[in-house]
Amino acid sequence: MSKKTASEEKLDPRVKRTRALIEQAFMALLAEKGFSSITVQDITQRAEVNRATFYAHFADKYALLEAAIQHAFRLALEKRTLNACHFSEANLRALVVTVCEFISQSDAHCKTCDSQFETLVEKEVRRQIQELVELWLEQIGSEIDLKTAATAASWTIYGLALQWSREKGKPRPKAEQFAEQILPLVAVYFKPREVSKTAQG
Amino acid sequence: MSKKTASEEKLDPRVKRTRALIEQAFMALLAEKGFSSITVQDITQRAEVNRATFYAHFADKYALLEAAIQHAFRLALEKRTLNACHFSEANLRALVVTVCEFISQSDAHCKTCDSQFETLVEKEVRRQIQELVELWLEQIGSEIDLKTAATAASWTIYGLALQWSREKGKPRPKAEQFAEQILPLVAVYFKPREVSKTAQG
DNA sequence: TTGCTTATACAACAGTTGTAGATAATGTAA
DNA sequence: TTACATTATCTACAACTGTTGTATAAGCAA
Repeated sequence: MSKKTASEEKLDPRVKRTRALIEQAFMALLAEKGFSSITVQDITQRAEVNRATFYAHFADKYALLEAAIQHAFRLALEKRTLNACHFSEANLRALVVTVCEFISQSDAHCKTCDSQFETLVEKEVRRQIQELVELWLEQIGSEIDLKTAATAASWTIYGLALQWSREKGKPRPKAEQFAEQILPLVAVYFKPREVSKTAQG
Repeated sequence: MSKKTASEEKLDPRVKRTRALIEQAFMALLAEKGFSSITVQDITQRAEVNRATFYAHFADKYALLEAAIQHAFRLALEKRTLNACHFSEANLRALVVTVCEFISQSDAHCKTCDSQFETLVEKEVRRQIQELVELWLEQIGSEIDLKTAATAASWTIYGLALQWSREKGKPRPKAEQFAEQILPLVAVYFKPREVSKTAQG
């Protein structure tokens, strides 16, 4: 328990402070206006940090958003103890629910979700989904090529979750119900080596 | 036959000229350097067009890229007569091949494919895949919810094609072979209402 | 042709960006 | 404490952005 996450390793307290200030200011701004209309100036001004200092920590505002999303989604996974666990149908359901809720919370938290914002969310979240799915598949050994299965599964999960989060007309089902519905579409990729015919349907 | 594509409708010849100049200059620049290091100045300078004129046609360089990709991928689809056609396994294979080749040509054509570039390619190409898949599914009537099937199919196709285009280590199979391999993973979404067992393999 | 409309060129503007160099403040270890 | 290393601040800079107003040129219709 002595070693925290890599991102929490012993750091100069000034660095921790500065980053925290920047991230806080950034989050606050996201709640007020769209990502593309947020400038580095806005951020550093609200964070009460010099603008040059910002660039000592992040290449640009896109890097900041990426880091923020990475951190936030990791937390979302940990909330359901999906960080480093084994595969099970329950965990797969939990993963889908996590992604659904993360996307809709992102939308809710941000005043104007521009496409740049959504795009970066997608990229980072899908990356983490794939990472986890690969881990699962390594453990159970997949019927088809591992990389292929992981790719197909992660893209399908993210795509469907995104579609769910955008259903406006009809009142959409709860995330749990939705996960249950699409489970058969995703579970295909987690069949271990034994061929079990089509007796399951 | 009198009506051309919407994008080719009778337009002021000055507009057509200007847009063509801009797009040409842009393509030439893409072959030389990465998208993010291309400035609007670069483009207008090479196109011999005033910078203010650029903004009369595109909101920013991202809008230009989006338009260019949209145009290019539409052409790629037309090349295999996949624009407005019915569903068949052969067409599905052709679609996968088209996507594979489009992605790898994008990579080849561009000096440095930054993530912004790849991201915009992904967004636009996937959108068009989904559009086509929805058309197909409307015709044959899908087993599961149409939107859901179209989403899952389009995301899976793009994800797998992208993965294929990035295989570096081992010499990757031809696009046609690859399409054949992954066909069963995608064809699932195109089963019409009748359940035909697994007698087809 | 004439007259009207629309597109482009040009120049100037305030605001943002990313970087660099010098200085001050802070953390750390002896 | 002192001495050293790291970090943050401050200032200035050239470049790019997106917009505006005006003048010129090109298209088009009578």
